Amino acid sequence: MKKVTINSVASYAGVSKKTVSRVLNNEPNVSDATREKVLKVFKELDYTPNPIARGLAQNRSFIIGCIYDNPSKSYITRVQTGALAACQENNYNLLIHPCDLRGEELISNIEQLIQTSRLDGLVLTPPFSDFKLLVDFLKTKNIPYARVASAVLEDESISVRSNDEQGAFEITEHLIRLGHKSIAFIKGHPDHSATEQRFKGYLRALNTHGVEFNERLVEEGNFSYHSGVDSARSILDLTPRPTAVFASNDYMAAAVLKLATQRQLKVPDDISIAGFDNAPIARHIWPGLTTIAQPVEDMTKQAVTKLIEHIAEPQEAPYQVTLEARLITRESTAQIK
Amino acid sequence: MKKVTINSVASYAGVSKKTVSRVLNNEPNVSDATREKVLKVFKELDYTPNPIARGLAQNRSFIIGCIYDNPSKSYITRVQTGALAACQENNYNLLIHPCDLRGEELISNIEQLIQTSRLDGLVLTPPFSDFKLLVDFLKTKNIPYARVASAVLEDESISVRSNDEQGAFEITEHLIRLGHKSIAFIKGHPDHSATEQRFKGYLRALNTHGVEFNERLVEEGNFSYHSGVDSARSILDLTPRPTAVFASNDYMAAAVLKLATQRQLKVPDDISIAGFDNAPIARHIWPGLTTIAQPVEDMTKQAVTKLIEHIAEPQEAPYQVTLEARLITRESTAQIK
DNA sequence: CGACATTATGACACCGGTGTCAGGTTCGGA
DNA sequence: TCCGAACCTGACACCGGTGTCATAATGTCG
Repeated sequence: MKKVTINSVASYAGVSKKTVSRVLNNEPNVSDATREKVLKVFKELDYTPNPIARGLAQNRSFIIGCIYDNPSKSYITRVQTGALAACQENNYNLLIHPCDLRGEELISNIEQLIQTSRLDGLVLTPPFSDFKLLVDFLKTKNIPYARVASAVLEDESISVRSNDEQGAFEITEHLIRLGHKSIAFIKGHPDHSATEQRFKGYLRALNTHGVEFNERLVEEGNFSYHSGVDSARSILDLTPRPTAVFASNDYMAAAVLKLATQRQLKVPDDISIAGFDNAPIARHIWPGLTTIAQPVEDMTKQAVTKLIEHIAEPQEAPYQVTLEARLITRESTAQIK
Repeated sequence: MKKVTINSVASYAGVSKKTVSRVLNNEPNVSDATREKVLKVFKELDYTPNPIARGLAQNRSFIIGCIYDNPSKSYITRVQTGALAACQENNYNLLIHPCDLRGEELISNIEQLIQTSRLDGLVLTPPFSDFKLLVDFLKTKNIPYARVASAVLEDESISVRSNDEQGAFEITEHLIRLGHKSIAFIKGHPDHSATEQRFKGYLRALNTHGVEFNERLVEEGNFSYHSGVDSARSILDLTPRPTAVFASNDYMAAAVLKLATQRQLKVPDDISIAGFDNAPIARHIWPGLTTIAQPVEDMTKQAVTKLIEHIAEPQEAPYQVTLEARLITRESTAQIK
């Protein structure tokens, strides 16, 4: 397998390598005849430009980094799927980088990542999307970035989110319409901006429908299955027991379901349970969880696409989009008896 | 932020850039004094070598590709974790590439991936690990690769696996010791070599303990939750109903559990259920699934580490390792009544 | 038809490293 | 003390592309 370089193409086609380069990049000022000729040679020799050489010349790596610190494998996978789709369309590579939000070294860790891998841009996924320290750092260093599923909208960056507050509102409303008036709520991880948004949606729904808010029905979770177990215990021990539980994500909701089942409670007859995210587990357990589906792949793909555009030609205008979330009703919620 | 290149370091340290390069690569034939001097300048200027330039000069990309076509997000994530660990230790990047085993274009898709991204090597994860067509292609093209969790051991490549057959043996034996004699089995995806291995382990356990094999107790699944539901239906409809079900992975086991619960069967009192893989769902449902834990991260990390070593200096000797799997007993299996 | 603008093309340096090789220095042994 | 071997070091080409600029070819308009 002999190597085919721009030089071989050039000499084979009888033009200079600069001209080949022009054809490669769809630059103007190449006559149609020449362009045709070079394109034909591309095919004949099965030429693929070397992205490394191109990167060196243009001082780019064609690599986008994606950082995350998220316990949900399915969420991560969905993020990756969306990001990969955008990268492949634009001949970029995706470098995944799990890391620890709480780590002492986070910023320097990220800095090193960018330095050593020469990233062209960074995608921030929750909980980094709203991590001010990091965002400010990137801004200072002038490193292009896009934020996925952030809650706090700023003015100057690329950000694609879904409407968590509205989703939480709808699912709470769904429970209220089923006759529930005592709806427990399990909060998510305090570092995630979604946590606050979902809580807000819950409150707004109560408010809108004139259901009294009861502080004792709110538990602090952290999105992990384990925290869901703890919260579930507190909630199921309450007297009177709430007739419904809305957990801020499906893992915690699954934990509530598990504990309830262990205690011989029938779901949804004795208690309704709702989650958030539409993780695979939501339909892998019985009864299936009523939950909120977010367009994670879409969000990420849009964010990365815009990021790459921005890298190609920096744009002043911010790009801020909010996609809608969707209520999915399954068997875990039912009319109160 | 001024750019620090090898040239700045060289002139600042008063040596040639070749000498700087020598220090960078820990080459011999540099006096201690010079080495010290250069290393000090590295620190002072905060120099990071440009991997792209290095790649161009050495005709390498320092990128390892990882291909997969696997429905289990948690498995993929674990593979990534292991692969990333190995890459980071060796200053490599990991390029993830989900793709379709059955796709018409698979081979040319992979070829293009390698061409365009200039991969230095490829990690094959199930079901690609034993996909002869692809392995042969890589061998022909002389592209370094490592196989994770393959069943068919060959002589000439890097391969790290875990003992699926033994794991299946142990979990079946566990059921037999609990008094079960009618143990249904759900097979995995026919393209995965693990499918056959797990079935073999099941058979060997029956055989060893003198339990008669009954063909009617075996269902064809494909590792997906959905296929588990179908198989579960057939199994639960049998008369007499088996007293235990061993599904080839946890998703299918969860499906059996779901269907059994829907039918008012008590698990494990009425029927025991066992899975394989120790996926998160195994402990997120109630009752928790008895299953087999494999060292996925370890396997992958070892495979990638060896692959990178092999790329640095091609070795004749193959590297074949089998790690042990571990039985984890949870609440879904119990003594027969 | 001549002056000038526009388009097409190539020569050459450059991106930031590494490989090759030649020349100078130091060291060990006779 | 002299000589060859081993050790250091730097000059320079090279990896495979892109950017700059000069120049040649073509087109436009008065």
